[in-house]
Amino acid sequence: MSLQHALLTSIVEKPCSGYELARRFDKSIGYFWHATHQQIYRELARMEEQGWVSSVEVEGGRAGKRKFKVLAAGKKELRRWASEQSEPFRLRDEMMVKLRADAAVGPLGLAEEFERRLRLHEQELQTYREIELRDFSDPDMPRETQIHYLILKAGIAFEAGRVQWTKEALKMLRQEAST
Amino acid sequence: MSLQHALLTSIVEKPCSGYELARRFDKSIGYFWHATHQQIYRELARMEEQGWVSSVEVEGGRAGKRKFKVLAAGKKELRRWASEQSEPFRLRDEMMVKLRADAAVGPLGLAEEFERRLRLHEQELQTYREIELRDFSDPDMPRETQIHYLILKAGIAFEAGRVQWTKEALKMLRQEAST
DNA sequence: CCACCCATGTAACTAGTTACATGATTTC
DNA sequence: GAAATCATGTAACTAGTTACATGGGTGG
Repeated sequence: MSLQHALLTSIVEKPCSGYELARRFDKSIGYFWHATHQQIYRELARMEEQGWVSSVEVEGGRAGKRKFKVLAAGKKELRRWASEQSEPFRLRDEMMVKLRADAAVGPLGLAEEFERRLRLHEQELQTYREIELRDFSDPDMPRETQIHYLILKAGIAFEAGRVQWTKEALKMLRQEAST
Repeated sequence: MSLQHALLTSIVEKPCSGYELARRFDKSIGYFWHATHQQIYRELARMEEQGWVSSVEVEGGRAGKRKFKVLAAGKKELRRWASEQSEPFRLRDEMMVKLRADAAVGPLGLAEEFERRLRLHEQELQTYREIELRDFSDPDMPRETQIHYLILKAGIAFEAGRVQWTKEALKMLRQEAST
């Protein structure tokens, strides 16, 4: 299971509460590993049991707020996991199934949904490009920043590919709608 | 849930047994919607209960072999689902987490794994290109074939992007290994 | 004082994975 | 006659989602 490792990574980067973790996750690792807050709290509890992380009540914060940090055993586990082989992730895209369904049972009017998606992907791509300009303009980057940039570039390439492909799909879908 | 719809689509394309479905799935829809045979049998049973598909024992085949076909209610459901909005799928890529972990806790020796992946992606890309040559060379394609080609092109673009990005990642990882 | 955000969780369900089990038929 | 493949499934577990629940603090 890798959610635990994704959480470990995020806490190593910056110790925090479960709530903060859930919000930060959305904005960083969440781009390529999504989790809900319920899952996060569950895994935090498990990892604390396993001795990978520990938490202390935050004095002066809201009641019950706990700050988590990664213990030595957690770091060791993170290193162990990172050096393991892993399978490339699988795509899981409903739109492809819908396209095949359209091919099999006749036109299903998918163009509208593709247009909606095109706008979404273009917006996402723009967001990424803005981050690129804001955070990675300086050509002289330390190792850590280089890696973060590399990850962003994967996201940019992926979204750019999606945008381009979606346009192509729309061209096809519109073409036949007019005949 | 979309596994059911993916299965409906596949059975609409060609009625078959659960076993055949599982194998065919791997080679077609499975590229963007994976499922194990256990899941497939479970969903087939559910869909039969719901009246979306029906099965008949195959005479002359192996004992117990059943052939499934999609009923009118199943086709109706497929159409209903296809016209629904759906969320773009999320990436879920362990390698990105590992890269971030590497940035946070120091070099983890990920280059080897990236090289392995590069070979895998290049191989996959070549497989796709061979299918492209074999099945989609004729420029005069009927609608159904155009859609299948469109789906393949998404796969090609995606794998090509992965290959390129993996090379870039390797360049970075090797660069620092030599210093 | 009301709405919103912070901060925690539980419970129930659905989907996906892994391990096990069984027996028939074809191929060497 | 042994091994591989066809063909079906059950059981147990793990991961992910959805719905619900609670209460404190802050800003208008």
